[in-house]
Amino acid sequence: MTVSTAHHPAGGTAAYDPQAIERKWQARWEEAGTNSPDLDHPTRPFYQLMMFPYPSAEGLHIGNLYAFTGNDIQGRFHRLQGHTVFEPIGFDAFGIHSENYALKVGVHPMELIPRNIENFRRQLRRAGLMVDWTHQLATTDPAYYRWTQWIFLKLLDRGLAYRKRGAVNWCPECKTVLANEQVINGECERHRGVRVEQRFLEQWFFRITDYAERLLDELDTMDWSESTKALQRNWIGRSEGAEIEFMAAPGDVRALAELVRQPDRSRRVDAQCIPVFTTRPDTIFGATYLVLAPEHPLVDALTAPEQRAAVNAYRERTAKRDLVTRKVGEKERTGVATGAYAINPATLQPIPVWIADYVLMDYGTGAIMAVPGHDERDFAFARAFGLPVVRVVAGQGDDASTPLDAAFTATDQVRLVNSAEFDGLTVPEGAKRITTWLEARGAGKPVVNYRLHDWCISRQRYWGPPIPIIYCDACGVQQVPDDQLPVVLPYIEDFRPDDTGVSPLARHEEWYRVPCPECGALARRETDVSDTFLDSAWYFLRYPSADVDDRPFDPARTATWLPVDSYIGGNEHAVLHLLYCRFITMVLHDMGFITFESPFRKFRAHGMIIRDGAKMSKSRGNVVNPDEYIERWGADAFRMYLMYLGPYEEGGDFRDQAISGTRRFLDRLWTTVQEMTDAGAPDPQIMRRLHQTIRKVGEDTLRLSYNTAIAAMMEYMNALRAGERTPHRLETEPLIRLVAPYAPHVGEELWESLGNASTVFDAAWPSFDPELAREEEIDLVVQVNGKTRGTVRVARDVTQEGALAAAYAAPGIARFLDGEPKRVVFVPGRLLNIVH
RNA sequence: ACCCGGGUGGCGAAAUGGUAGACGCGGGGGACUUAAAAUCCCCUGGGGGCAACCCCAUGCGGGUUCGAUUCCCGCCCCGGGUACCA
Repeated sequence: MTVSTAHHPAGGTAAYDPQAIERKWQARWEEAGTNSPDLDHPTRPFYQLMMFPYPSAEGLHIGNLYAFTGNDIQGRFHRLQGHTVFEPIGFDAFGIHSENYALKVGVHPMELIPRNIENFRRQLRRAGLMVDWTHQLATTDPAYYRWTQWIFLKLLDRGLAYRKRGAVNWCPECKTVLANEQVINGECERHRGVRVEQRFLEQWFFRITDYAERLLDELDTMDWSESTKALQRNWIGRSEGAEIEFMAAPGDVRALAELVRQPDRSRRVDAQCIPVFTTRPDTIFGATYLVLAPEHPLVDALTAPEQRAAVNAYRERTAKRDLVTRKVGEKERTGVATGAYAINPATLQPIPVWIADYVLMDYGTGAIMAVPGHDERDFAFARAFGLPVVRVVAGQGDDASTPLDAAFTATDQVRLVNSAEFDGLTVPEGAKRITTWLEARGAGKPVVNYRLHDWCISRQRYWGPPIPIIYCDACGVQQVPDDQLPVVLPYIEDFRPDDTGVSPLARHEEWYRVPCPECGALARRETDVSDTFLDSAWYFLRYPSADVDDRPFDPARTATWLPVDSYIGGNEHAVLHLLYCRFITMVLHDMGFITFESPFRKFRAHGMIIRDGAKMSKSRGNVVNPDEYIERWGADAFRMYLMYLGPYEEGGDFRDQAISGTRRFLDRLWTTVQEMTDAGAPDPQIMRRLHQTIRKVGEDTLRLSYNTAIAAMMEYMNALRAGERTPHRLETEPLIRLVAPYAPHVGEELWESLGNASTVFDAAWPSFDPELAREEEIDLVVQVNGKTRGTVRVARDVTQEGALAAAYAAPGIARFLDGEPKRVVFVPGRLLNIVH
């Protein structure tokens, strides 16, 4: 019996029409609330989080869709596995991206953003995501940023937010301060080619460096992509070494040398203590000069009168240079002697103190001990200025007197020389013993240094949540009281930033003039807004409580749904967003607001998608517009193709033609379900393949190997359609549920056509029966001297003897066999190798 | 320079110690058709042979192993990240 008309709800043998069924199911899901789980009564809750997009005017990018589809498959798959799945989405709508676009087209962001969000929603619906639209959020919503402001105040309470005047990165194009993370090679990440300048502004910072060690250590136990963890490790940049103190004074230092040798508190010498950080305390006997960053606070005090003019000129010159050329420009060595000398605490010899721009104020202590013999930069500097080079490390074949014509930086299979009692030690031993020795003399201590800087969250822009602070002349820095939150961002016409270094809000006295919450006197609001990355550092906490007004996250909801079970996103957020999420989560944990320290149980980074071998970009004109493809091929075929074009965690190359492959597969599935029969019995061989396929698709989907899962389904389809037979219902029906996470509309439609009333995603994932999947006979590979010569058909559990007999009986193999084998390698169920 | 990835047919890729190239795209041939599209079937890494078959082949050079795309050592190239970090 052919059951096509009975099975197809439209009646007859209608062809697969993606547009019609996709519309139908998208509407049905919304009417029925299919994708809105009961958050208060879940069974086996599973929180699938995708990185919320910023709603650009261009609409959904293919990269967004690639990310979301991979998330959605994971969410839908878990639902089929019996979990209650929460898959929310929102909009990261504050920030410079949106604001700059608003400036460009001359539309106010308060009008533009809602429009963009509407367009995104439309596109997201078309993509067939299992998104719970009843818990969406937008960071621009006062009901959301009220709590962003609340988090700022909590950090302030905790002593983790502070104000500091300091050198900051200023993008002349954005006209705002950038975090170090937003500076790429000294250029603005949004304005490549625009050099970031150094400016001095009063800014709010978060003390993320207090958490550097915990943030680093926790990585070892986290189930995250290794690539992401490596990026974070690099970014945190832990270095072990020592801080060593050098006593220094301008001019003659013989008295100082005496003092260092014989500490005597009764004698007064006008000296300064310069701490330096080094990862190579073992080389201290080779430290022949010191270098301070030109901005170092001790430079003034140390400069000798005769060097004052030269030092000032150099400092001015450096200050004028932007951080770009300073950091990544020509590595030309420049510097000026201060005229001061310091005492090397190991050799007790005076060494000159220089300033040079190759030493950076914002790393370590802003001062280094230069060891030209064993550091390339120091060597180049010593060469340029005729400073002495001393060898204190010798490799094999060298001794203490072997001359150095370049810095010798090897640390393996070397020993210390010219280092008094430490001669002959290895580098690690020497470092340890010299540090202890210095420590005993009060001149040093072991230190761990981090590259991570505190997080500057101030932005001199309009389009962000105002920082909830009021400055009062009498009372100082005041928090905006809780009952006055949110501090609503006012609608202002002139939101264009200017060059003054203050936010456009600072032009609106009617807004910033407020009474002091403490004394009631006229005071002034903070006019800077906070960094977008603060908005996104806690959004995952908000989703389950998006319908709760009086608190940022409901305790019961949070206990049920968090931490996030699965988070999938791009590695472009490895060091900003993902690190800040971890930091904020740790702080909220430490303050007792939540019970977990780590926000995401599992994070996986997906790869990048390129097109025809090149990066997609507007300037190349090779950007894929998802709408066109969905229109032409259907969302299901498009989703499947995106997942099929390469390993999900590596990304892939998008080529237009290849979509036809996944579309053809869905067409074949469609007709197969229409043609399948209940008559007779299923084919045992096909059923064996089916169970193998169920296992593979389940395993591959779980480990994000979507491309091979799809290939397995295609293989099964090929087996099912081979020959003249009509596929049996029992051979076909489970395939619908395997396909459903990938092609949800087709999955629903075919599932309904079988007479099912409820969504396929509430059906169970087909069970895999290992007994049914097991092959009784296998093709055992036979090699002779390691070369494959054929296969023999044998029982699955054949013995070595049985396999050998079969091999000798097979003429194609036996002709390579010559006499008694020297050795036989038998891998049961796999292969037989006969070695002569 | 350092830290991650990666290098396999015409193309996207599969196989993480056991028949290299599954699956898909493209290409070639055939069936159906008045024709085209769609669909279905066969072929498709290179070389040799009438053929059964044989040889070569996973960036390059070594090594381990009965057996290496897979593991080890040394290079080359491409992508991403960081970059005067002491």
